[in-house]
Amino acid sequence: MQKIMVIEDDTAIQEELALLLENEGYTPLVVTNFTDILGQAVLERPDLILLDIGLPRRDGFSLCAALRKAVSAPIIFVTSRDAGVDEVRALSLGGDDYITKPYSVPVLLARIKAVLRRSSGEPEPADTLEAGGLRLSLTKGVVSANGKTAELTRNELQILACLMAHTGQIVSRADLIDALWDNQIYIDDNTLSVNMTRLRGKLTEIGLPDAIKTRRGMGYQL
Amino acid sequence: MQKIMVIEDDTAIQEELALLLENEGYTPLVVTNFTDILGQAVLERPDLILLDIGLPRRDGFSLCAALRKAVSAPIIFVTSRDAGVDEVRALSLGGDDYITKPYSVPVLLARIKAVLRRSSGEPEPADTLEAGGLRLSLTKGVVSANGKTAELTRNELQILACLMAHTGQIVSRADLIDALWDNQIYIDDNTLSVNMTRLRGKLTEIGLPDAIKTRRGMGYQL
DNA sequence: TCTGTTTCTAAAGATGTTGTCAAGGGGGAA
DNA sequence: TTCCCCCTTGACAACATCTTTAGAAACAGA
Repeated sequence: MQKIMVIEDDTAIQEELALLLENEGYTPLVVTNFTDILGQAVLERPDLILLDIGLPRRDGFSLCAALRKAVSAPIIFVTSRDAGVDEVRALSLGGDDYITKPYSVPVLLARIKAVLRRSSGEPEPADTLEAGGLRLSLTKGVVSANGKTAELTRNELQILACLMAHTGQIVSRADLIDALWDNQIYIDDNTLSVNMTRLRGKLTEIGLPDAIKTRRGMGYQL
Repeated sequence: MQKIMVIEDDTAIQEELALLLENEGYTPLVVTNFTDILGQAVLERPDLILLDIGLPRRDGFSLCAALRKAVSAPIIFVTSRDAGVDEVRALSLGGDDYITKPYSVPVLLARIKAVLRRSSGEPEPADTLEAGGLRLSLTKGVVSANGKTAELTRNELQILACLMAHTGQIVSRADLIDALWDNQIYIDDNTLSVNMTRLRGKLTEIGLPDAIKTRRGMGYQL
């Protein structure tokens, strides 16, 4: 059950929203004490915050900034149409969303659903490359394909990363050597071949025996 | 040639990045005067901005917001791993991307490429030649026509590239030999003929048997 | 220090590309 | 038509390039 924090000064709208959200299967969390919004937010750790920008006493924007720092929940801004929409949009660029009053109920619900899905969807591994049925996690040093995975050593990782960064294109041996041993000229050209063999071996283990093609005289290609 | 603006205070990294980007065919645009980043951005209209969040003097976040308003270029944030990754992610969700230091070069390049492709919208980079129903990808080393494709070897690729670069014109055998074996005088003239035959063979396979015309005593012509 | 892993060097083996050769084809000029 | 010369073509051998194996050296973790 996901908690949604409602920050809204009009009590009529408060209740309406609370009811609506509850009917939709969320747990509404209506803020009544506006002097310590932050504290409540930290305490309750809501999954989403519905923030009316036109609050009394406090500038909605600074509140927003503070909320962002305090909790990781996405924020949907509610604003009246005539307010500075551009600014709100700027604020909301962070994956959140905004909606102008008066809003229609289905739209609001759709927004909530979208934002929740986006944010709950796990953190999006920040450093993976994907290409041709291969997934390469650079931080973990692991390739996976067909459900199988294999651990790579440093060199193998670099080679594969380099190839995947230029998927489909021919990457010359020279480029690969540069990428691996930047400018160590006296590295035996053959060393690359050896590493290539090992990498291919691991790719074969996970079911992709011919993932890396060699283009004689030119280089390698995914 | 796409311009990439590099906003980074460490001069060592600056140079490294500049070199790297140049090698990849981009035009790096290193910012040295940090007091008027905005002005420079507006003036130069880069295609992409690489922004290190940990800048001196100015909060990276506010700078980002300002950049967003000033230019339409996508921004890739560079941040150290321990910084508030959540916030950066929030910032970058607007179609841009972020990357944590220390990053690997292939990853950075892949990100740049992805973001540029996404934002520019247009498809392939200019490493392809087209002429008379033929499409030749230099980086992939394949010709395609009528939906069929064929892989070329180094020599075949060179010949075809040379011809396509002068579509319709007559290219002398001497020119082709120069292009293939620069100044190796003692190459048998016949060798070119053989390679030509082989190239024609592959073109025939993809449905263009008479793509290359021979002009007796003068040379070849597409 | 020991142990296991990873990387490099060396050398032999495999393979595709390329150049050479030799045997035709077929324009084009007489 | 005839002949010559340029070009084409197929076969083949040579070569360069790549692969693979094995063992030594370097490295990292216990």
